[in-house]
Amino acid sequence: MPKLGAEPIRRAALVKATIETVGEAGSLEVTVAQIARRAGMSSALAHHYFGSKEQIFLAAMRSILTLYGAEVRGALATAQDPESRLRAIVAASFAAGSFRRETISAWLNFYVLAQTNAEAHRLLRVYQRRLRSNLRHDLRVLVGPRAEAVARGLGAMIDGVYIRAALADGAPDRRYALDIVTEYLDRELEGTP
Amino acid sequence: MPKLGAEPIRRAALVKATIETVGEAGSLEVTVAQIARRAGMSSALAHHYFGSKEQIFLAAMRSILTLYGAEVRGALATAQDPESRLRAIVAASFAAGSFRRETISAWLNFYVLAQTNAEAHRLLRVYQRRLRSNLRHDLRVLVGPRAEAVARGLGAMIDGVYIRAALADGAPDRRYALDIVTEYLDRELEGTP
DNA sequence: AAGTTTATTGACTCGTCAATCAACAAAAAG
DNA sequence: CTTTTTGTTGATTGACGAGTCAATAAACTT
Repeated sequence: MPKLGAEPIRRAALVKATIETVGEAGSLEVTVAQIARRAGMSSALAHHYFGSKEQIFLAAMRSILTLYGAEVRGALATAQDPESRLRAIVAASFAAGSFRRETISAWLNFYVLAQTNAEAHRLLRVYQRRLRSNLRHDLRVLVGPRAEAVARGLGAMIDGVYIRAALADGAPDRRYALDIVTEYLDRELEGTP
Repeated sequence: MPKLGAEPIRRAALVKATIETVGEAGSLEVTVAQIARRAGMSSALAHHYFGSKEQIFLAAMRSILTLYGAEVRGALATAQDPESRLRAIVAASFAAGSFRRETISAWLNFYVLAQTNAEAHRLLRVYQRRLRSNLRHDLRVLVGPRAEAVARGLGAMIDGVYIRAALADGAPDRRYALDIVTEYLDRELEGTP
């Protein structure tokens, strides 16, 4: 019973199901059939819309990065001064929308995918570059020549906290994660106007 | 032509080949046959000694963690005061023996494995706990009540730098990696006796 | 020398899964 | 109302890969 205009709905459902399935399995070794079933359709339809499993993964990854990007942009919208912008960026990394169990696990797996897949690699690079550029921009005002180093450190620490959260048992603790990074940031901003 | 006492040699060869194969492929989706071929034997023999692919991976992971542990212990041997001990631990994380392309990539993949596999999970937890305990021990003397937070931060940052190195193109840059973490450590130790 | 243990592999089984295809259905276009 | 477009799936194909097994052979034991 074909309702027209199904494509975007089906695609979105598949992307959502992919993140959930990969997140739950904690691995990219999930079958298209599993994903499709979770999204309420046959595996043939999944192939019909995405062409290949690889493309499904990439779409899911894009979705995660897009969500994250939106989260950052949203947080930056209300911040005025460099320091609150900086804190907003960091906080956005651990926002409720992104810092969920399946998303974190999927994120880690996409990191692995980026080792093999050129497009995944590219996407991750864009994310890293943008994050670092954002951080550096505000850090320059606050810590001058140290900006570059601190931006790198913050970026690395955020990633580190993420993958550690993937391994923690129980629901991921946003406050805890944020505290670790904030402690670092506080220390770096100490004694700065 | 069975030379007796082959078992430990074969096992070691398989472990080495596993790390190389996983590292090169950037994925756990490698076949036992690939690993075995690289180790110069048939896949049947690999199964004979390890029983399953899973066990091969776990042995490889143990090997990586053991090497890392040795590296830390070695570095600690010559350090006397808390600060140099601390720096030794951090430096050991990026020592030439561990901070190699395939090892880093394998490490990242084992991180993923730990999501699925209980034993891998356990191994990683032991590593994390020991690292944090080591760091905390020396940090207590230097930064007092801040020790816990800084230990967490350092641990997270080390992991973060690692996975980023897995994605960097070209040979992993030890100096660069170490600088990022050292900058953080310096800052935390600033103004401390 | 006969028997046992250790080393080793080619061939095979059995399951899984990505991808394709043929066919069917409903809506839209003409 | 017939043709085309869009949606949808069950069934099938073809490949691949983990794990098993039977067989072979060298060393070691008694």
